[in-house]
Amino acid sequence: MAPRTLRDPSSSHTIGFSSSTLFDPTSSPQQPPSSPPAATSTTSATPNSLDLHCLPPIFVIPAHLDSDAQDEVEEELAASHAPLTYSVHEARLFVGLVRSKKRAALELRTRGLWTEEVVREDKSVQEEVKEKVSRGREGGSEPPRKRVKVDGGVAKEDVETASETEVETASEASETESESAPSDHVPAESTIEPSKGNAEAQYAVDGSSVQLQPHPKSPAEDPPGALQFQDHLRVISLDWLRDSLKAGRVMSVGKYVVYECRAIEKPTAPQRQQTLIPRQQIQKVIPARKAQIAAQHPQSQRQQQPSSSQQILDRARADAGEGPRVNQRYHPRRTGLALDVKKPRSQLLQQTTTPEDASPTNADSGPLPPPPDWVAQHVKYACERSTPADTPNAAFVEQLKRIRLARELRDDDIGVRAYSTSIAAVAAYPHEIRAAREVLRLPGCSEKIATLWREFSGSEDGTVAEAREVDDDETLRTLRLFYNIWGVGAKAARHFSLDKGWKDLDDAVEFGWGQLSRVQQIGVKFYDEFAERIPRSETEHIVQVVREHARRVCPVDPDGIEILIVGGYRRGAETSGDVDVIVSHRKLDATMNLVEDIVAALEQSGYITHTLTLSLQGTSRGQATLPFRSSNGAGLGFDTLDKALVVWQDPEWPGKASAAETNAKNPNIHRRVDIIVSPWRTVGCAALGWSGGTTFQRDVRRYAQAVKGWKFDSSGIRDRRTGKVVDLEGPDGVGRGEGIVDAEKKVFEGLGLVYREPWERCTG
DNA sequence: TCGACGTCGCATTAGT
DNA sequence: ACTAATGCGA
DNA sequence: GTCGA
Repeated sequence: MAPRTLRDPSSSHTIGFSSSTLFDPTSSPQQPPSSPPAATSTTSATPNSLDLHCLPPIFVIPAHLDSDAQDEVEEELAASHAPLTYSVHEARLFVGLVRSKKRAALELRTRGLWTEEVVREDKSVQEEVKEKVSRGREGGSEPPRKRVKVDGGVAKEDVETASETEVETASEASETESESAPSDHVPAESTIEPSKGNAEAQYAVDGSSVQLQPHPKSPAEDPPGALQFQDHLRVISLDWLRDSLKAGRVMSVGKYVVYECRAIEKPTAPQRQQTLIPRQQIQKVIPARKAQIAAQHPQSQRQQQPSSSQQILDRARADAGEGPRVNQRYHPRRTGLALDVKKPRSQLLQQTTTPEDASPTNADSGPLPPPPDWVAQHVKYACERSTPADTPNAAFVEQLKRIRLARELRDDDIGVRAYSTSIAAVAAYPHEIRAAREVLRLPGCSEKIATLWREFSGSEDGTVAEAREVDDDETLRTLRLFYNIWGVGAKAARHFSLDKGWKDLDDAVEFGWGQLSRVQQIGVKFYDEFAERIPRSETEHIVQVVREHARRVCPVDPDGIEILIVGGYRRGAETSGDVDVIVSHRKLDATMNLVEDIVAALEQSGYITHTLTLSLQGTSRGQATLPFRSSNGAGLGFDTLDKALVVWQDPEWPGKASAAETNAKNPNIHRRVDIIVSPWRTVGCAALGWSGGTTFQRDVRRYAQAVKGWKFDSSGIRDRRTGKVVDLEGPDGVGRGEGIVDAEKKVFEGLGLVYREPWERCTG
């Protein structure tokens, strides 16, 4: 922003707060330019007519002030002998270009000073009593607290003390901070806990002006109001200084107060209120909340054990009949039985768990179900076994997933991997787990997981404490809110929440919009819509549109366009988070530049509203560079896939025609759509790479590396040592009469893997 | 006991 | 201005 | 957090 210096003709002082013009006119009495001249010297170093030495410690909030402007403000204050401080904790008064309470609180928070608002108003006795009562409600989610009036003599504790003693109520308060509408709070209980010493300055406005009068600040002489005033922190508009300078006298702070508050302790500590995930806050800027909360707690509708014992038996039988043999071919049987191998660990666990083992839930007295072959043989790659979506241990898996989410939010990617492995193993286990010993046999599951299982199986509600944290812990809830924005990962979520102190999307929109990357802005904009699940029918429709457009931009051989829907849809999910579709064509030329063309066409016809990213590394490298790509080892190599990650909205809706006049908006929900273009040569790899759950996909790579020494990625396979391309699909891909799925099967085969149907790849 | 744990391209930021 | 490092989604 | 060198 261009600093504009505003010179006040009536004063020789330069008031260079560059953004004075931004001042909210309503918050500052407009002073006519003809106000009394203060006529003093021209340099700001020279003392002006103000005497501010009796002010409480004052802090200049630099927000929206360029350094020059900030200097000037500080100069003025210094020249007036104001007790300038640079410590937020020391300061009692804050001046700055701040116009809203929320912003003020954020500015302080950003500097490490957490506050809760103190509302002072002239309220009827009745109201006050009402509030006294409601104030005592259980500690958790109180609105900004109103102070009960206390004998002024007691009220001499400083802010630090006060805040320390009130930690418990502090943390939640900020959540409702800006909504200073406590009126509809129904008093639940009436434990009135007299607040220590921070008496409400009933006549605060008066108090503040008194305080500013030049009588020396001797505590003994301070009127009660002034003393109470010290408890409070106030953020006042810079207008106050400007007007004071203009007027040549110290204006009363009263009408310039933007935000009045008390310091509280930083509410990072885990909250102990776990049963209620209460409030939906009113959404102002973004109509997000309801959908968001619904989307975040879909599981809170209890999930019942999805497996009858009959099912288990069926499954056990099926598994015994099918899976194992084939695997054995590639994994020559090992000599030891699982039990032998794991024995030491089992014992260790049993030793610690003996008491529980007696309990009915995990009585392990009976023989355990025979372990599936992959368990017995310690087959550890998810791509080597069948993982259907419905597992008899869904409830436990769900707990593990929550813990994994907590690890993600804490930016512990190692933990994330570890839990992903465990989850994949448990999810693949075809029996309902009955004993901790069973858990220990699973690859990737050891003592920690077994311990969790014991907690899980012994609990009333089938949950574990660590998993509940994701919902209960305030910090994690906020992190998750940001993490769910497309384009925001663990790092950014933590930055927003922890460093910037944002608490919700409104904060991001109001205060951080400019700091968001382009895609993050899009992610915020469509926060709710992206959280909505996409039914299969809609996926099919979207893909149909993609197909038509692909045909349209491929005039030479439109019938050659081949399409496979991948992602969750292919795994059989009823709904998906996004649409993933692979587009290919047997003719190499046809896939060249195809993404760009498809995207352009879809933009043209109004389906694509935004393009998040466009990867053109592969085919569209341009005809010119094509020959050079062959330099890397084998043949005409396209290393990577072209892909487009876009935002999709169907431009057609029922009332559209008549809507033209009414200015109605397109009501169709925005969707995330990934369009992947693969050359035919590697379309099998693409299908394999885009169809599995994350863990399945990762394990394909690990497997290829460990077992074959290959490097797998969705655009092909090459030998790690030689760097040469491994052609599992044939030099030109599968031939006539064979399709994408056939190509995929060849890749499985070439890797030495049994083909897994897409719905067997639900590794979570 | 200690290192590995999938891999890539794009976008943005940090560093020179 | 350039390259290197980081964050991100898949 | 688990596995394996």
